[in-house]
Amino acid sequence: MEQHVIDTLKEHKLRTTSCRENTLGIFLSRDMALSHGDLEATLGDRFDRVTIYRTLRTFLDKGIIHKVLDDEGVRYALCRDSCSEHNHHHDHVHFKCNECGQTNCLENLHVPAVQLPKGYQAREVNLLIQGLCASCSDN
Amino acid sequence: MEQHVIDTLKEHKLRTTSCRENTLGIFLSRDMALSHGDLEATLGDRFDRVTIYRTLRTFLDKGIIHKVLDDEGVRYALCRDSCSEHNHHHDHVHFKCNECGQTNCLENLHVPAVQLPKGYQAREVNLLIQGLCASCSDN
DNA sequence: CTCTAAATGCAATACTGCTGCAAAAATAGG
DNA sequence: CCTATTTTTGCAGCAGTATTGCATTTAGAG
Repeated sequence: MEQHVIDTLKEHKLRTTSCRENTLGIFLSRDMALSHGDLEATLGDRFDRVTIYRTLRTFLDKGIIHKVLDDEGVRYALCRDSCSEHNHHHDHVHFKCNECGQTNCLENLHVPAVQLPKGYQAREVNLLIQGLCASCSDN
Repeated sequence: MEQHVIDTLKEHKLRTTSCRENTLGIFLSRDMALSHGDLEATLGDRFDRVTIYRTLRTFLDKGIIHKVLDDEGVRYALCRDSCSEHNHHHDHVHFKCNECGQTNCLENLHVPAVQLPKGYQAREVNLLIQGLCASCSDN
């Protein structure tokens, strides 16, 4: 497994185990939001379902991945930059294509500020846009 | 049960049944996003789980309620205005308080336009803001 | 190499959401 | 008001998702 993966695990003070290396490797290579089911389809013959669940929760806790919610359920995507256990960046834009079903994190977009009612304080913002992605709107 | 509830059901060409009256009444009185589990906790002794699921789906189809997604799962909230079976407004801002756990629909806010990458087409937009609500940020 | 704490696999369990079918209830028409 | 028709409900059962407890195995520190 790649050195980069091992380094990332070490940075977050996680033991480098086979399941974690593989899971992180898949996130890096697929570059889209993945569900537990997606991971199980790839890793299920080598690792227990429960281990994959626990790996995802560990990665969540450490800020390696973040949750992505659409109307079909929970997925997970890599946190590209500044996220860590105590310092998450609180601004995620996700796009789900209703045609191909892929959900992606739009990294370079930011959520415009919203004027909240008096007394409300925002800590985290998640914007989910559903529609057609570039490849699917060609057809 | 209140006349307003019955009228609402009739407007959407739904038979006025006990489960629908009660469910709609709860949405009106609680005025926050509710999960199936919330409803089951209140109605579960009088109506079957499945009936509650079907009631929710019927209300969804008719545009009486809409889905709300937060990090914990799916909830439902009343559509205040212009939604109907064929004319939904696709622009929802929801606020979840991390302190009291309540999720609310911020009716008068709209999602600011976002510049999507080339070729992307938006059909529906959901903005979830998490933080502290007015009552919880006082303390 | 050994020891210890962390991670894993397995079994069991709970929760969430759906389907098919028979019984019950709601409305339209007389 | 009564009946016929259509819709809705309850029940049983199923599938997918997610969690916990515990015994075993493994990673990494010394």
